[in-house]
Amino acid sequence: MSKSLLELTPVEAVACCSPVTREPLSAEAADRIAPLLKALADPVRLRLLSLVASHADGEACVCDLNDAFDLSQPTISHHLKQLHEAGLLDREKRGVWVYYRLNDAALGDLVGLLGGVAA
Amino acid sequence: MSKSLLELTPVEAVACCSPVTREPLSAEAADRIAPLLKALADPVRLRLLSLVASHADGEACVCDLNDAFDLSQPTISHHLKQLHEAGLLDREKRGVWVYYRLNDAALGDLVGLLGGVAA
DNA sequence: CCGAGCCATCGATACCTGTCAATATCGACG
DNA sequence: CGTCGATATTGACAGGTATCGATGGCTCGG
Repeated sequence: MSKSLLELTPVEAVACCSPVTREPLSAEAADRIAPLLKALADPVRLRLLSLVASHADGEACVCDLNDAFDLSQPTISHHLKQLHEAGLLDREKRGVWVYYRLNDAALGDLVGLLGGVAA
Repeated sequence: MSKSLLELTPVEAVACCSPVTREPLSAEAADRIAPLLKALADPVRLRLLSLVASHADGEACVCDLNDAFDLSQPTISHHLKQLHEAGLLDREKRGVWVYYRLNDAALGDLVGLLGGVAA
């Protein structure tokens, strides 16, 4: 841990800590991790992430995602942005279309941080 | 899955689904799981959970938790209530004091649901 | 270079949430 | 009983967020 916690992106911060059940989380670490969980803590975003992750080739076009919900296109775009900014989804533009892909490491690290129990 | 998803508590709902990365989450499942994540998605609640889980004997008195934060007692009580109602913390009153304890199964199931990646 | 389609951003609005001070509740102990 | 200490509940307020319609920037095909 060479960099201060305060310099890390949310995703980076998750990879550097013991499971929350092992030792008390510092205030700084909690401030870094909470936004990641907040990004996940919405039914629409949970389904978006799940759709992207389980989609063929591991990526999904926004056009596909829009159709899966009874929500406006800006709303879906807004949720995707949150997941992207949290580091959970990677974004790639190819031609006219934009594809989102799950960041395996980010979700994996988050699970590791919470998962001291399952072990 | 004999009961409808709509009849389950948040904690119960988590134990019944494939990892979110394996197949698309239904809207009903997402509606059930999101509140659990929402309960975790706050820096104060993350630290509270961590403090309780890592405390000696696996339980912590509210009086100890209050001292760990620069927040009013009602605020801490409010956060503990959210964690308790989500099913993540169990509550037991002994004499004048109230003790909170981590619900291992709840957190474990949640991790399992998100953890299709780490495998 | 112009129109069409995909996606993001903006501005507005209604709702949710974190926080506190004040107050209630509930046991224990004189 | 009456008080005191530990928690919970209530009411109020500021800030955050989910949603939409309107609009703007891009890229491709003609």
